[in-house]
Amino acid sequence: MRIGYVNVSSTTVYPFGGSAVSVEAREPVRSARRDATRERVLDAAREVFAERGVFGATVEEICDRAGFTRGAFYSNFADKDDVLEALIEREHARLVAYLDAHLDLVVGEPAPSGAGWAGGQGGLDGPEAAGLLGAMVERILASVPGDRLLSLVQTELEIHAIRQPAASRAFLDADARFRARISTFIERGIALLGRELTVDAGTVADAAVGVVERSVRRALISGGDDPDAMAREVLPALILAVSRPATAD
Amino acid sequence: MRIGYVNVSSTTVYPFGGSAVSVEAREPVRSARRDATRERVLDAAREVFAERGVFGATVEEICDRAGFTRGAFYSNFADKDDVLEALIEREHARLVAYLDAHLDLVVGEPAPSGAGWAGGQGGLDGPEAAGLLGAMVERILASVPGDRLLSLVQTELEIHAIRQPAASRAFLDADARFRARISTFIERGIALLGRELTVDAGTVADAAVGVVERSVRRALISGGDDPDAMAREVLPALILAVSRPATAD
DNA sequence: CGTATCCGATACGCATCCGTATCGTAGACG
DNA sequence: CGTCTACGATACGGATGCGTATCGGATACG
Repeated sequence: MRIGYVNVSSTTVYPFGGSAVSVEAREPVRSARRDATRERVLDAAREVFAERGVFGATVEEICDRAGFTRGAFYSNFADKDDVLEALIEREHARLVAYLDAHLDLVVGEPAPSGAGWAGGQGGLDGPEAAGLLGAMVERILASVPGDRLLSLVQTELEIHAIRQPAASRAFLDADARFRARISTFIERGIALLGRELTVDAGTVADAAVGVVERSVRRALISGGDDPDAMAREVLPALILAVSRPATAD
Repeated sequence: MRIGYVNVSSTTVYPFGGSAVSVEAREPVRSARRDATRERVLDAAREVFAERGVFGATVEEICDRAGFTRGAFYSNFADKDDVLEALIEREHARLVAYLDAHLDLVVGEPAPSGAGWAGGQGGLDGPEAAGLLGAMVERILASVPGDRLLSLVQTELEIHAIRQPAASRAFLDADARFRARISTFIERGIALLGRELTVDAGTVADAAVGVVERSVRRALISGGDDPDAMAREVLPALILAVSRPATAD
């Protein structure tokens, strides 16, 4: 097993041809060619994982899809878990970047009613707030990028993490960061409406993600055209229900 | 492949020793011994599926757990999918029976406040209704039987059904019936409070199940002691938020 | 108590997928 | 333009899990 890329801090020894090489040259072997290969394999892995599931995916199929043989694969990754880890890292980074960008959008733009988000000192209540929350939820859902099937993988990995906690550190870390993002997302959105949460933001985030995930699954099973239909209908009411007009604190 | 149990309507020919056998005697071969074996295998399958996942489970391990060899397995089931189907059938029947029994309980007993569920002609509102809903949710959650890990399998199968719809008819059928149960469950509970839903009951059921499932997963990952903590906190507010005092119709 | 049949155990071949070891070549570099 | 290394292709051995075919003991029945 020779992997020239990952685990710089491991015991892997890189073969250096030259005579004198400084110690800090022990950097990962980055060549443009290698980077391109890794990206293509990761792209293929994302597709195959989404279609077949993490367990059902084979290294062979990933390689076929990427246009490589297994030799290339094992030259770049240790095994299937290793690609999975790299993929989680990459996709998570992309998702967070996306969310951050769109959070700014949501926060920065005026409300659909044209009067700005926060309605006054006491905070919005009732149908008004529900409408604005609906618009916010709408924007967030619309902003989530990429293949809906990836949502399945997310759930699948969560289940896997329960069964094999040790083998899932990478996922659990990424998941914790993701959850933190969603939480602040919700808190800031709620604050913009002049309201405050009555339960922990993480709890709301968990519930919201659960609703969205199942919304996607339901739509995919029933052949519905809009994967977020259920979430769209329920989420605003849910978030409104676990918040109240902010007390002047 | 010789299976003397399932698929009575298939082309399987049963070996009858006697000379003259009436056509309607072509019933499944039920012996007490065979039934017991099937049950033991199903019990083992439930454990293994829950621990390893449907994909990760092997026929070998199921047999080991049941105290049989693979010979016994293939004498009773066609393959892994076949046990899975039988297991879904059995567990679903049990769950529905459980729910029905406890629905009667919830409906029949007086409210914790002692004044009966429905508060009056206009229906309950605000904190009152929330409190009663909390009690209802509490009872339902407490009544769901069995291993929490089975909730993972439920989710897993849902995902599998998306990827292999043809191979998942049994699950999809059971799931549709389950969803219908939950829906009437919610509708009746809401009606008892003198309220009515503002969205489709199936939608509420989907959202609720999504919340419960993720609640369980969150707790299992974080090592929380109460698998339903998140659901308990969020569900009453959610259901309240998608309902309103009933109009005198 | 003897016999026929049911049913689980044993043994086998097969397919799939994995990970490694080796090879050949394209591309970097002097 | 020649050399050498990086990197992907090829080839191999091995493990695992599946499904079938056959065997032998338990059980029901006369």
